[in-house]
Amino acid sequence: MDESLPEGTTAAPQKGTVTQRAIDQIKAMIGEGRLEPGARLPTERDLASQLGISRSSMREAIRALTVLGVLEARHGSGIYVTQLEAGDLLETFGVVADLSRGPGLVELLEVRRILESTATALAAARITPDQLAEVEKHLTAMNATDDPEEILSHDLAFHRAIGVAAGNDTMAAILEGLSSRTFRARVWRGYQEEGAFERTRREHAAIHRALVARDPETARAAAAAHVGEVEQWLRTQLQP
Amino acid sequence: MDESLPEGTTAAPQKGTVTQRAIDQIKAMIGEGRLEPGARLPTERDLASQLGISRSSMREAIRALTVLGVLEARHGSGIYVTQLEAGDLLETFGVVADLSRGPGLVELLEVRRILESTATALAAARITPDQLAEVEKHLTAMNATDDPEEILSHDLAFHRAIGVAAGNDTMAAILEGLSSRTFRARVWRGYQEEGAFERTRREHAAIHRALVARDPETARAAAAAHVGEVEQWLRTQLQP
DNA sequence: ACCACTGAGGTGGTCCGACCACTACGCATG
DNA sequence: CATGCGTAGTGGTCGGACCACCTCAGTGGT
Repeated sequence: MDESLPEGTTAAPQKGTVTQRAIDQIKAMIGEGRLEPGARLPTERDLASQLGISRSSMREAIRALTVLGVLEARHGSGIYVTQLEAGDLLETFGVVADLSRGPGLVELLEVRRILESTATALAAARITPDQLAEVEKHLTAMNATDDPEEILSHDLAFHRAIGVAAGNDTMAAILEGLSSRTFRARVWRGYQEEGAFERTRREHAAIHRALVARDPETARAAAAAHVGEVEQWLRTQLQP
Repeated sequence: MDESLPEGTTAAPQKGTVTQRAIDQIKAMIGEGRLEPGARLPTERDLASQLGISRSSMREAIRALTVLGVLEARHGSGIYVTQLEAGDLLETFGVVADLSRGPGLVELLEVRRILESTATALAAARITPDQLAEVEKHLTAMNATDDPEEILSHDLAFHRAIGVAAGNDTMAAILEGLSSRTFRARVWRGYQEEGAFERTRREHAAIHRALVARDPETARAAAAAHVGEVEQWLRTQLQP
């Protein structure tokens, strides 16, 4: 595409659509620090006139930045810049997991295996007593019920707690997206029908033991095996 | 054929905004397979009347799904579903890298270190002669010039070629986002001013040697060290 | 002096209708 | 048969109108 990025910060020649230009300009304002996280933007009407476009086009631009987690519109109040933290910006990652299929699912699970194993290893080294208690809470709750829906909830919370304990919010947010509810539900529907409940419980117990022992390498192996089990099963499902 | 959503997890008769509902409905259509990748959607006007909303609101919904890489609007032709591949859906990942700052940058680089090292290890085991030639091409081109802009280009292409050789398109797409042009340019501006050119060249050479030797473990270590160097430098920059 | 209520103004949310810019495809033309 | 052109249909843009909601100053009571 076009290359030159001179000093002209707001230099926006006749690019693509008017709306796309507005998106880039607002994004640039934030990138250059002219709009701090949490700041309130001018009204839609003012923004539109400032950039010389109609309110309709400006609204499309705002909507685009809203779904990306960059802006937040509060009805009756105004438009605000989000905190631009990992959780805000990576929320869209869930869409990828929800709409991927076929080979893409396996690749996604492979990425999760890599990140989850590392995150679990980090957690083993850094986890605090409070965080460990949180992990244990979901572990026992998971083992105390037979309702698949509830198991899934605590399963997600179990791994989420570990992700938080790893101390890298960005990684935790990515893992959160890779483990979105619909994604897991879709994959597990068939997997757990093959009596994988018990195996899952054993694997979770192994991860927990490694965390208690503060043994990063064992934790890494246990987490990799845990995700790898599902990954391998899914791989066979795509080989009819 | 629409209206009431039968039993469901989020049984909410009247959700949020009309536009958000339209976004969810279109997303659901794709998720349920009612819209195949590459398929053409009805016109904006038809879609709007089908869902009982105005064309303006429908356009906002379409715009939202467009920036997410789910839909693609072609002026004068129609609206189409993308191929829903990794590259389409993960394009938004670059926005995260562009707008993150402070501690988030280090976390992002940590994620990249984990994924890049694994990808490089996989590449060492799987890379083909053609792919290896591609890697070498950018390596030599990178060493043959002093233009920072050109070096950056070949640097990106160098790692991109390795990511492709790893055989996981999803991981390659994520790494592509984590290494977006503006992201790298921002971080390297200061880094390379401290005479890190030579060190970067040595690290790239080490990665290349490991690929030629088809030694995954050495490749993993070399890649981790390479990214880790930048990561550590950036970490010190945030401790004033 | 304090607090609860109320009203008006401002904001985002939705809708409508018109026109423009571009593409696609069939028809007339050579 | 190949070429060119015109038309119908599509997304893109615009302006205005009205609605739903939040905010806060002003009011009235205690």
